[in-house]
Amino acid sequence: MLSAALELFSEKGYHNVPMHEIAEKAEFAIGTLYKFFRNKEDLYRTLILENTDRFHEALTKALEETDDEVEKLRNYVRAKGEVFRANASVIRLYLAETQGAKFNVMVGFDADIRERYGKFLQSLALVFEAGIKKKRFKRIADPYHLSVSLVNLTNAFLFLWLEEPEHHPYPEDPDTVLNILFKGLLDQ
Amino acid sequence: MLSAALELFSEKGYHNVPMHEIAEKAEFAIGTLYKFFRNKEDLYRTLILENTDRFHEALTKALEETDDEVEKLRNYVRAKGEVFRANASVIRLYLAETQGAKFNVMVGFDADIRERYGKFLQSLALVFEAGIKKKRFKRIADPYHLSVSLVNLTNAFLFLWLEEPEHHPYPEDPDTVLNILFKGLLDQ
Amino acid sequence: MLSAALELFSEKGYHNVPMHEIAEKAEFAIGTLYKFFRNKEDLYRTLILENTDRFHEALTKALEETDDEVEKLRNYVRAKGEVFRANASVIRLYLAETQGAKFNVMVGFDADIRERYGKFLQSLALVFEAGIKKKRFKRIADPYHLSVSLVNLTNAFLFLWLEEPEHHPYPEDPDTVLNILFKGLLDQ
Amino acid sequence: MLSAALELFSEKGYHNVPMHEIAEKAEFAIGTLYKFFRNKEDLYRTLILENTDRFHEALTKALEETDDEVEKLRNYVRAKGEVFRANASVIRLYLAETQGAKFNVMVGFDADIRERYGKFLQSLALVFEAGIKKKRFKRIADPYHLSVSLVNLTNAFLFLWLEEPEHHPYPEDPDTVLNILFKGLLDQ
DNA sequence: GATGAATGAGTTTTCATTCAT
DNA sequence: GATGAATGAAAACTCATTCAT
Repeated sequence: MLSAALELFSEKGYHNVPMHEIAEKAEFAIGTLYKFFRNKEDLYRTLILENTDRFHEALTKALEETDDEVEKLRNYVRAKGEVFRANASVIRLYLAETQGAKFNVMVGFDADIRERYGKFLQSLALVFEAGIKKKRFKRIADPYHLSVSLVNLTNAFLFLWLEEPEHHPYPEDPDTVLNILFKGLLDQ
Repeated sequence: MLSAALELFSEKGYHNVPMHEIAEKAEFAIGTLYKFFRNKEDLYRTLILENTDRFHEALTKALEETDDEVEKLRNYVRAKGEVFRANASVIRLYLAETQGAKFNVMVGFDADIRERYGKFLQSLALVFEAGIKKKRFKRIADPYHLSVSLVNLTNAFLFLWLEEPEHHPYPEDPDTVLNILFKGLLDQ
Repeated sequence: MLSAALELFSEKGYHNVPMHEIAEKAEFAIGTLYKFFRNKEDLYRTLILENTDRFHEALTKALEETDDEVEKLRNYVRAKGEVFRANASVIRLYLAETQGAKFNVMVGFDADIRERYGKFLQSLALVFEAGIKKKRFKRIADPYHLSVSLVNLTNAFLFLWLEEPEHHPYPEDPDTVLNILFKGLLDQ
Repeated sequence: MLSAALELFSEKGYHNVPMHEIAEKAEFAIGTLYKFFRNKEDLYRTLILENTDRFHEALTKALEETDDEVEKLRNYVRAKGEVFRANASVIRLYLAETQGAKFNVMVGFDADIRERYGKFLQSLALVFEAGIKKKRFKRIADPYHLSVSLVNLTNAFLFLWLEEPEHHPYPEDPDTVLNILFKGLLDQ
């Protein structure tokens, strides 16, 4: 049921999918849909939260698999690719919700999602902070900014992949992404 | 009239703003709205394209004001801050359209916008390429990826600012953003 | 539901009957109307086609009940009276559609109806042709013209009846109509 | 101005022609239209009445040009062809108004037109009555019915012509039409 | 007198939600 | 518990008509 909704929302967007269509695709009666979810918004929220949680769990785990900060970041980039490659149609919804589509679907409805997102940003910031303390990283920017930057950097690669999957595959080697942070651009 | 629509769309999202509300806010009758725009979509598209063009023009100009690639990037980051600070409510729409809200508003309607966006990405990629050739930059990644990365990095800072303006001001000094690219994170 | 629409359309004309009025009269919610018919035009078309088919079937049957051409015509005139007397309010719509209201309701929408009408005209023309061959009729005019003439003649009587039912009843005796064709006006 | 309206109404039908379109075609401002006609209905009514009067005048004159009843009818059929051939686009409106499109445009608005039409039917009935008295005609039917019949017969030929001008030209020789009345169909 | 921008009531249509079966 | 027919509020859009210039 949720997966029918997911596919449709991802394809057409929340406002362009009537409940009746979800019911049909899920092979349920529309009344049954309303037995499970209070309303359309509730269905959407459940959909997003469930997936968001799954993602953040996987990503958080990726950060915890090793003690080495550099490896943590590599694991994150790798895991993000895996998670989303396996859930292609969720990405749109996820990105829409986390990337300022704030206004797109429901006003102020995303508080929960953004909170979870915020928490993840914090965990990632801690990795940068720890890395800086351990002198593995240089303090080239505020750890929170670094966290936001890495998340957005990977999102950018996901976008490229979403739009032109063959032209812009999500990199197998996490360093393709990470080098943008790791290596200095300037050639002094 | 466009500015009334802009404010409402930016605040609530396209699908949550009825035409009559725009009319009311603009202090026009609803019929008058339809004298100026064929339909709701036309109003939205006009709104977006007009601003998008203005932005890209300003940003492109920023890239052309100097021959030094590093300065070009600084100018870009600075200009982006200025342009958007002055047009706070357009940003949401702009970001929504360029950042994969692809599915949110109108399916396939954003072809024009994405084309313009794509062109800008190309110009910026050329700056990186030129910088690499001149040995000002190291080839830490594909120039197009660098371009996408910088655009997303600045977007990330814009997001932070949008959500918590006092907590996360868009940096005055462009290097706050650029150092993430310029300086290598790794402390080898 | 169709009968509510029929009555209203017949009374006020297609363009002067809002959907909500049909819904009201049919004691349904307006949404229910749209469950049954895709849109207003579809409702109208269904209404017309259903009745048109019923009529033409009855009239065609009238032509087939006997082998005698004169009796065929009598049967036709009689049947037309019966059919329409029983469906008073449909006549207006039927006549409007077949009698050059071509432009009144929907441009080019009546193709189906006119085709059916055309077919009936052909069958009737065949009766005249057969009658002429068998020497029951004189060839006073082209059979197709005779067919069109008889149809219009009976329509004329229906009009008279529609407008002033007591003053101009549709004739019980079909020869009242047919004599206009049958007997020569000229007294030579 | 009237002729612009005429053309548009005839082509698309009353309800499908916005005032604004008439104004445009007539190269007047819409306000000017309303200086001349109280409202859309008034414009239409004026259009119809003016033409109806012109027609009836011409047709009545045709009946008066000779004392011979047979010739009167021939003149009528001939004149009707001439009048309408010269005013092709009026026919639709005229026929729609006289032929029970009663309900198509305005409810009960056609009183004037139908009165004029009724008057003409009476004059024509008088011709038949006189012919019968003078033994030029046989009393094959009530004179009023004969009048209605002839009018409808000619209308039928006009319809044919309207729909397929080359296939069904309006007959040059009035007897092509009149023989349907004049000669008896039955071959006894 | 002419204009045409502005109006807003009135239409068609959609779709989230309910509730009797 | 499941169903899906029925609902009607709300949206987009049109167009006859007015009136300030």
